[in-house]
Amino acid sequence: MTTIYDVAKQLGVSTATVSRVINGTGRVSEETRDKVKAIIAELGYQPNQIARTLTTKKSKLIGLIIADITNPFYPALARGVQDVCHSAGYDLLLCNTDEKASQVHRYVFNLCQKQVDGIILQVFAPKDLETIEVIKSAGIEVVIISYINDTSLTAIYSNEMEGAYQATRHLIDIGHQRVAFLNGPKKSSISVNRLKGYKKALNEVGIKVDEQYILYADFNQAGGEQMAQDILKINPPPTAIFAANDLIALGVVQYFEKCNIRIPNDIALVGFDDIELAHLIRPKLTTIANPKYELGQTAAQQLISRIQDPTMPNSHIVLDTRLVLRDSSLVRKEQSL
Amino acid sequence: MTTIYDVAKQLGVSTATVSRVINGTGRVSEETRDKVKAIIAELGYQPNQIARTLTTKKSKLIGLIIADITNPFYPALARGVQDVCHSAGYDLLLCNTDEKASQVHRYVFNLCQKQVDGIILQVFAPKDLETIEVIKSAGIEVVIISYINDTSLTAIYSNEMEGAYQATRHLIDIGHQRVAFLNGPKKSSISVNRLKGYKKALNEVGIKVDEQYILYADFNQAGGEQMAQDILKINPPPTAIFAANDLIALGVVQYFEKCNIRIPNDIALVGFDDIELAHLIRPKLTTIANPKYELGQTAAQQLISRIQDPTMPNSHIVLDTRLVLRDSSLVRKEQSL
DNA sequence: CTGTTAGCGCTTTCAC
DNA sequence: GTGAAAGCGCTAACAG
Repeated sequence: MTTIYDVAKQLGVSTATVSRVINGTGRVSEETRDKVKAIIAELGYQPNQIARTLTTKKSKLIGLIIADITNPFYPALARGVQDVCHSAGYDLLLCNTDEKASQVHRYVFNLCQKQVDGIILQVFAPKDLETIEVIKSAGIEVVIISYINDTSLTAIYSNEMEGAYQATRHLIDIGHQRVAFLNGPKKSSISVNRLKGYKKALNEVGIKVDEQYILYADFNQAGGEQMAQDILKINPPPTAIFAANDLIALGVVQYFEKCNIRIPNDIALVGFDDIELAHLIRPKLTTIANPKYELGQTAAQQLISRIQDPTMPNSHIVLDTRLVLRDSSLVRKEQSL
Repeated sequence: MTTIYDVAKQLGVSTATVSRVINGTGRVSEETRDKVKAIIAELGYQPNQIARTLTTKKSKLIGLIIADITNPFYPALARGVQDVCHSAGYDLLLCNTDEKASQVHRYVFNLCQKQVDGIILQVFAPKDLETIEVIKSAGIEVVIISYINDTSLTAIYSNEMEGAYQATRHLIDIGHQRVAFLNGPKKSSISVNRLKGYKKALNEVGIKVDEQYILYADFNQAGGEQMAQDILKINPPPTAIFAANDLIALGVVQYFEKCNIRIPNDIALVGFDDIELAHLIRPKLTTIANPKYELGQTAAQQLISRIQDPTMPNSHIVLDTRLVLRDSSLVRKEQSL
């Protein structure tokens, strides 16, 4: 491996001079600068980032801790993070936790040892907040990508409540009175916020919230199938379903297909997230667009700003959702239910 | 930040002793060992991996260079890599190149500076091979996840040719004589190998290869739509289509839907990769299962083995594909075409 | 404008 | 079984 010492020796200058031209710091005569550059090119010398990090305390590394890159929600988010990081000269360490607190801990620990400059953390459980202390006390910047009730932290999230409101309100507006809500896990903060939006819409138009119509399961296809099955047992059954995410909606679609229940004719359906498959399944899914890529981008921007200026005030940035009308929710006109 | 020196001082021992207990190297009396461990826990000391790397030359970092995590093929692969890496104590640096040679170069350079222990590289263009030299001369291990005609490198890939053969042969077996092949970019090695399998199947049963039926475009939905449109202009049109990947097949499905061409009744369709959406779109897509997760796993295993023992002989590992029968290719019995 | 020097935090001979 | 000390490759005062 060729070191800074090699190029210095080759030219009879000091390593300090070479370091200066590499970093563009301090004054170096144009002449020496050119010579140094030439030798660097000739030797194919690349500065050792590790050594650099040891002295400067800047690793140019950012950790991204998410649930599972295999979940269709995350690739776009990760890409948003990556694009911003990369153009700012940072590299991305990817960590999949499967929402396990123990994994979150482990990764956080690991990233701290690796001296990352910052961490973008998706928090799932209140327990994850402890790890935030670990991060902060290691002097590492952190940005949360989940709703969090703590203004001493920078957090980026989409307007879950508003999105859920839009979805529910849409179903009501097209004539539905009995709207079920197939939610994610009860303790998830995402579930909590989406539930709020659902209730808000119902309250607004004076429909009483019927707890029978609110089910909980995992945020995936299996959860959706399970709840689809269960909701049919309620009497009277709902005429519309708001699924807390597209994967749950997908499960509903798959289960109803088996039962020959037609969407939207028999039951209307709205999802949440607008992942790729929402417009690929049949019927095309009406859903709430969740700005995944922008979430990643914004989180990365905030984090990098904080790395560059740690005194920056913390902020919460809320990104807007949007109703995307497709075929799974047909307009019912003047129809008695 | 608390350093190894702090814990040494706290106990009145030398840093060497502390280092020994952390790494489990050399002899340390059980008594000191316990005391050291206690102090470490008390101080919440974490070894600085950067400093460690500088002395040991082992960063415990692995770079993964792929086209685009947003392409549904990659998340599973990345997960396979990540799972193996993580359980072996390595962290993953994710790089998206969008198949641009310049990006490949840039990332390789970057990863070398960051002193990664190894790189898993997807090569697209022959030009990318130059970067392999850069990696090797930096003393970094590399494993390729693409077919490559060079036994001096370790490469992992699926049996593209066999998969394409299975797909084409299946279409022929169910009664089709005019099978079109909607391929990816002409110069891509994936395209080349899938084309070989297509031709092999045709040749085997004595069907003449008709170049009219072979089209090229990008490996995505837009490419599929374009080629679907073009293939319809051929006279006589094919009775079956083999799409070089599922995204192309998806484009075909979408375009045919617009034209009211029924799959498989009017034209049968087989894809390649078996990404998630293959069984979600309608008709469900018959396709070739490509072991994405295993590809990632195997690549990571090989890479880590090589990192641990660089003298290990290079090998090419070929993973099998498998035909997955679904609805887009219906069996035609004893039918004249 | 350029060189000298002291670390950054850790591992690793080499002594004792 | 333990410590002293060198050094990994680089940057950043501090001199000159």
